[in-house]
Amino acid sequence: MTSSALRVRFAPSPTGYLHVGGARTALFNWLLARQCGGTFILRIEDTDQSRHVAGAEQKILDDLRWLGLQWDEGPEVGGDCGPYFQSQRLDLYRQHVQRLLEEGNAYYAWDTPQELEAMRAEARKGQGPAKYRRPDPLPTIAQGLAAQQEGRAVVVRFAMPPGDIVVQDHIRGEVRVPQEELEDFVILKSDGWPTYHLACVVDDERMGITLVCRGQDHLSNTPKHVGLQRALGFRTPEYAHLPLIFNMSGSKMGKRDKHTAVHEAVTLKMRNAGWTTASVAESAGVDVETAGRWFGDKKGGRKPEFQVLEMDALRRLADAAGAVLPEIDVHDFRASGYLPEGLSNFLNLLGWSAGDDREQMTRDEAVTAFSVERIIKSNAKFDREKLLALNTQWVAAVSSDRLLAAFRDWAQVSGSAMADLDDATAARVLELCRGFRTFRDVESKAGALFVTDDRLVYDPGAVRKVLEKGEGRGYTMLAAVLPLLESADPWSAAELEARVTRFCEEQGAKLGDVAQPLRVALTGGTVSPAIFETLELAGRPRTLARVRRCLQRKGG
RNA sequence: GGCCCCAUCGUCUAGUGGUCUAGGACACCGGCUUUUCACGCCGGCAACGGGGGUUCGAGUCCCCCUGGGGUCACCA
Repeated sequence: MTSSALRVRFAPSPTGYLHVGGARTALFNWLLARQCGGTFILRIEDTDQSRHVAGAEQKILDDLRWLGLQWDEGPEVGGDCGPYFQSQRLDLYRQHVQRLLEEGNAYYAWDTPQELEAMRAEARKGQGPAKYRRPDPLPTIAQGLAAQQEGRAVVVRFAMPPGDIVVQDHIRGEVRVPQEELEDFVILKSDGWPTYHLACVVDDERMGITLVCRGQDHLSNTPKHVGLQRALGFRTPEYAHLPLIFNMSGSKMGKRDKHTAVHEAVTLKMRNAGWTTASVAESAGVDVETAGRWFGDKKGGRKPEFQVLEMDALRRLADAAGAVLPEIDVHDFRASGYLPEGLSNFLNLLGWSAGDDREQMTRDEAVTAFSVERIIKSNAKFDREKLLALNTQWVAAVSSDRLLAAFRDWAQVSGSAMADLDDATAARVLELCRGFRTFRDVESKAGALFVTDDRLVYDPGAVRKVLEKGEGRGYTMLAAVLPLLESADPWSAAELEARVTRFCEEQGAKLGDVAQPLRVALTGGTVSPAIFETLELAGRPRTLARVRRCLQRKGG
């Protein structure tokens, strides 16, 4: 695997955003290609028309680039083995199917779903493997065509050749699958499109893929692919099957988690806030029936049908129910304010380690250190705390220019009010918030400074604790420092600090006795960057307006 | 259930027969720093799933059990 002839690929299916598991697969492949001057190919596996999500491929490309995983061949960059969308290679697949058919390595089949189900049920009862029973004799091509003419749903199945199949895997070692386990799987669907197996094998051959590095969930497909390769006279590439990534709970990480989070919040609303299915429908912007199916009916024993709600509707519902959607896709982390450096570094460490105590690594270091031999065999859990910690390290490590650029991307992607800030102000905000973990922290720490005065919301707890407590001591302090602020000249952090410090000394007060009321007046809460710098950044007019407004609230 | 894969702190992992009274990181707990929140610094707690072998010696090799996972589609 040190050859410059190494050709690897990442082959996502456009059914949604780029998932973190897929991102790690892409990263590992990319690393492998970069370290030996090989080629990293991106191929879109869009052979399932029904599950295709409009615009998904664009999102996947965008997030791959955000992660810094540019491909050498593929969509938008081209290459000698294109097109790189399987939907544009249908003729090629059909030619191969035809060949298999003519050589007797594949045959037409037109079993109904009921018949297939019956076959499986029977096989299960007989405690043998649930596999398709090959007809004997095989239908002829003419018979298959005739069935098609009659309007039956005809597929093509591959006639799995006899013999056990042994796969040499760089991570698992030798994996042997007995012949009895291998069935005659479908290679061409009745809609005339190839299945994943056929398309994947043909493309890996035609694109000259030398190493297939993918998730372990594909391990059991590999014998099928090897069988196909032999029948077609193809090479068998090398294989490396990656361990899987799970949630901390041990469950599979997926779209479902988002639904579960919202479902819990909605359940709570129904119990405590009088929500009904109708409120769910309204919040999500769907009809009541859909809302009902999504929510399910515990008493009626009807399980929730999460798939009926689109992501957009789910997001609306989440907002209404006050639920936070868990991050699952790369895009979620991007919108949550993680640095690609952090996410990528974390993903790199999931299922692989350098062998020493190094954890924080630049991309270049990872390229040098990475090796298939050091990939872990066991599945890993996705520990968000660890990711957060690593991201924090990266925030501190990255140059201020880089941080600013990443901040702008985040502000734009997340729709933050801070997207409009000019470079100098944005840079100043970043500087004042130093020590933050994600850009979302920056938002919650400094975001309030940039909303219009009338949209500033006061946290009741903060108001009580900082302003009202002790017979309105906080308000008193505010009123007392107001003149000092009004006459401050110049309006600078140093000048303001000098004035307030002197005031505190005279009053025998602690700095905090003034700083906290100022914070609440300025931001509505108890958290902000260092107070004097914050004042300076907010500027005189805004500061004075907010302090006065806060004082007025006291009366009202 | 059949088949396949996996197994070190709560989590990610180091460990390739003796230097393992098992190392690091995150989380957690305690302390320091501090005008808030973070960041940072110091310290602490914490693991070889169980049973058999092999060997002078096993976290490291073999077997069984247990546990976890994947897969059994006209999805990829």
